[in-house]
Amino acid sequence: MVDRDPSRRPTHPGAMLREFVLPAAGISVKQAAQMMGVSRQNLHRILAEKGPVTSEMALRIGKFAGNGPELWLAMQQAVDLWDARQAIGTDIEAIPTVGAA
Amino acid sequence: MVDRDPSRRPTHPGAMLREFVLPAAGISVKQAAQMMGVSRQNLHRILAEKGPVTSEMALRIGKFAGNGPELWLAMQQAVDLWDARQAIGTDIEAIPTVGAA
DNA sequence: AGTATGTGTAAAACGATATTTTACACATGA
DNA sequence: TCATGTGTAAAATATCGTTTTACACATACT
Repeated sequence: MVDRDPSRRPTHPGAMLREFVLPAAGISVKQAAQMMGVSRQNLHRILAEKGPVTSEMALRIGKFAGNGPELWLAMQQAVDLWDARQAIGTDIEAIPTVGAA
Repeated sequence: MVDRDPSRRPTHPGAMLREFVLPAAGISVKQAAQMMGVSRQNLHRILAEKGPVTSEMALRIGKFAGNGPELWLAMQQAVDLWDARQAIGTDIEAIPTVGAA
């Protein structure tokens, strides 16, 4: 298996929710937000890939979707890591490695 | 393999850094913080298991320790999820599952 | 046409969080 | 005694996640 293309931002968990979960369930954004106990706008931000899936949100979505929170959190983590890499830029190179490797 | 005991908070990544990485490298907290490009107090909070390993911190620690950021982030994620579960409490039960399962 | 309903968006307000800086007390070893 | 590292705390700052309120737009229904 090849590595992910590091120049491309990983798929946001909101895409999966928007493309698969909601359509399969045939549930509107408004309904889904109410079921999950969050505001419609907050859910919308996630679906638009503009807001993060926090740990608490992962629990809510995981319960709602019927798969656990892990997948949602892992997808968000990949995005966060990619973003952090952009933010930290070349500063990372200045950090020495102390370990054996 | 048995599941983790859900009543016990998962091991904080700071414990691993404190117990293994720093001792093995023979490096002081002050030195390590400077090498990683963060304040001594910030690193201290992590070692004391009082502060989180953010995505950016995971990149720094991962470079410093010589293993990538993934392990550090995964450990923190487990803690975050556990904390979120405590915070959300029984509210999670009110969320219906729409999926097949 | 008019009415209801869902959607996309934006701004305000709020509380919480992550981090740095500054500061001080304590311990250890030269 | 002096220097150095450590534990800790408070202040200051910037950023973030969320809800509420608001408005424009679209679609469907009657």
